[in-house]
Amino acid sequence: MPARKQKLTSMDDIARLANVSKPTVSRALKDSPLINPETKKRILSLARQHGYSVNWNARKLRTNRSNTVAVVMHLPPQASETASAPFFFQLLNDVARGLWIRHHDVLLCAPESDDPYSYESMIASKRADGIIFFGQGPGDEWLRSLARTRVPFVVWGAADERAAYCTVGSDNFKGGMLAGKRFAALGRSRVLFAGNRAHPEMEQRRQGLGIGLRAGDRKAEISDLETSDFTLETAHRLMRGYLARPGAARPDAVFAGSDSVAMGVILALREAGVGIPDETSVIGYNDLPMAQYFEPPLSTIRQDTHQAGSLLVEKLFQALEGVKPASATVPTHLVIRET
Amino acid sequence: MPARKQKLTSMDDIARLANVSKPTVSRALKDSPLINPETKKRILSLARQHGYSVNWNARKLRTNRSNTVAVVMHLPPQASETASAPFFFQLLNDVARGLWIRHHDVLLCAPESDDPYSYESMIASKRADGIIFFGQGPGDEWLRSLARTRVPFVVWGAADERAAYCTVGSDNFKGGMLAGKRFAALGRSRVLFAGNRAHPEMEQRRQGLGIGLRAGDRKAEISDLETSDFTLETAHRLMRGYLARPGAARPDAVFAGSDSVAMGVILALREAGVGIPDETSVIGYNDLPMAQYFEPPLSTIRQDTHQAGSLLVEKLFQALEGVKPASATVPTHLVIRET
DNA sequence: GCGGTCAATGCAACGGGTTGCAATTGAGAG
DNA sequence: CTCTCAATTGCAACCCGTTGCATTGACCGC
Repeated sequence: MPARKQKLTSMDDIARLANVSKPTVSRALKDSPLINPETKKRILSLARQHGYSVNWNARKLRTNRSNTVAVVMHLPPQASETASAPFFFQLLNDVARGLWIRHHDVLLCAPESDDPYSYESMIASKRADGIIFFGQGPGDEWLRSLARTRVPFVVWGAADERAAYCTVGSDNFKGGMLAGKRFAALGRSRVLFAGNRAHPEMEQRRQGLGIGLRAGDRKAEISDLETSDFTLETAHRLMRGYLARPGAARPDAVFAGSDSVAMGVILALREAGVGIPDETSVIGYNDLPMAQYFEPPLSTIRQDTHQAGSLLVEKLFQALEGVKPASATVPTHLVIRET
Repeated sequence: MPARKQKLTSMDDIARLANVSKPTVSRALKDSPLINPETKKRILSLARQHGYSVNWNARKLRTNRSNTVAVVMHLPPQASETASAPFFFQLLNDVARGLWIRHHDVLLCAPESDDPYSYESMIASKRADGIIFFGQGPGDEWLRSLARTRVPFVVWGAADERAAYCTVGSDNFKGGMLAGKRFAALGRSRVLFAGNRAHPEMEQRRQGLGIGLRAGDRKAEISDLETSDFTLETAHRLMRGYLARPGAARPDAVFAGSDSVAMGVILALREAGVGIPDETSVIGYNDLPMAQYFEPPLSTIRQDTHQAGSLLVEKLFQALEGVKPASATVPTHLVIRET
């Protein structure tokens, strides 16, 4: 811990102390090869000694780069729901790591609105160089429209079939198919899909489910439980309502768009006295760390968030360099536990 | 979405278009009362029309304020452990909200090291105006030393008995006491504390536990299971080892420093054939949303992270204004479920 | 008709780095 | 003993807003 005498704010101050000019200090601190190693050492030590560090804002202004990436996530409005969306925090963890390694700062944002303009101005004002979106949300028109601007961004979510923008996402289709095949193999025929089909990735999962089921010999029918969000609580409530409908046929299999939803569904099924997995099989999505400790341990579709995080970062950096990155997908596996 | 003709970067450009000077544009965009409403309207509409937004870095440089707060959290090294620390993400959610309301950006950081110098330079370089730390980590010497500098910061964690810096934390002592009293009421006498006493908040919880137990008539003894981190996995592993010691007396009550640890402990107990709560009671800490869905639903100490978040933000803003904020504590309750 | 006040706007000096280009210097080349 | 060249370092312009102070009219009251 250096002993500071007083606040030295400017590069000029250090320059004076070192008997050199401001540009020399600038270069020295940047470890430029132009500067004599001795001078460099002297300057560095002086700067350290006086607790000086370059003004980041001045640098950003001059270089016109902020070295900052905005991460936009839909934080749940209620704190209590946070744990129902742990998947995004896991992803945040991995993405942040990737950015730090590349010496970029992480600016955490929640969408003020899904107005492309607010994101444009975020870039125009140089608060961030690029944006990583976590999830498309219901409908992705705004993303398509954002893609028509100069804003560099990548999205975690379902691939856009028109490829208007770059996405990284799990292979939703295959994930759904794996679940469908599994159900078919178990001889299930009354399948319920619990999720929100307005979200592109959810729709893809559902499509895959259909194909997977049809791959079996038997015919199976799929019904839907639309959930407005992906929290355990909502899923629980809606599923309870679903089961209470008069004359409702109980599903013998449920594929949920996320593990949280799967857990909510299981709670409701249990309350209704449905045996799991005897009467009804359940498969979730994401393989949240909690999934294996749930009772009964949850069968689910797993994807590698670590890889997802690096891909997102990598693609964004491509975008920053002006090349249009190709979308990518991370593989999915079925993890069979006890549901 | 305004139709932009070309990239207009500078305030001068807008000024020219509006036939006014740069300062006028500046003031207009800031909604200064100095400017004629008509002029203001004209300028605003032109700016919008041309997709102009002020360069944040220039503004930050000139005003010498970054309107940014750094949030430092110990992100788990392994993505798989993320869900074992959901508490901090919950807190992050609440803190971020509070900051956004106050028009501040959130800069997400992981500690490069617990070297106060790196935080000093973060402030000196104007990347952030202040810092919120999530947890003290083992030992808080570095925080005391940071308190001797000009860095404005507040900490989520245990109150520093020397009050060298401002903390907001749950009432750890009372939390522990509640658990102790509960165990005493249940007639438990061989109590195990599972946590890492190097963390000040953990030590306080353990202290409270002792007092609470002694409040009962019977005498009880406390032993310790030191966990290196707060993940379910680690707790599970260590507890398994603990139970496997030759001649080990099994605890009839366990108080865990966090819910994740409690869950890990319960898994190990179950594997060892210990009945919960018949043979052994378990109480966790934090009341993670998952706690109530665990099997069996976990008894735990609950604290209000929402309030915690606002307090942290509020205190930090006091610190930013130069007044030294008083530490605060958020109340804790015992939530009795089935363990 | 004149000093005074108020509203609206402009001038110019910052804030603290970065960088293209020029300048200096010493060494080795011819 | 010049000449060239590389290694260092300095000059000055520039990045883009913000703000204290001056300026300009217009309007007011006497």
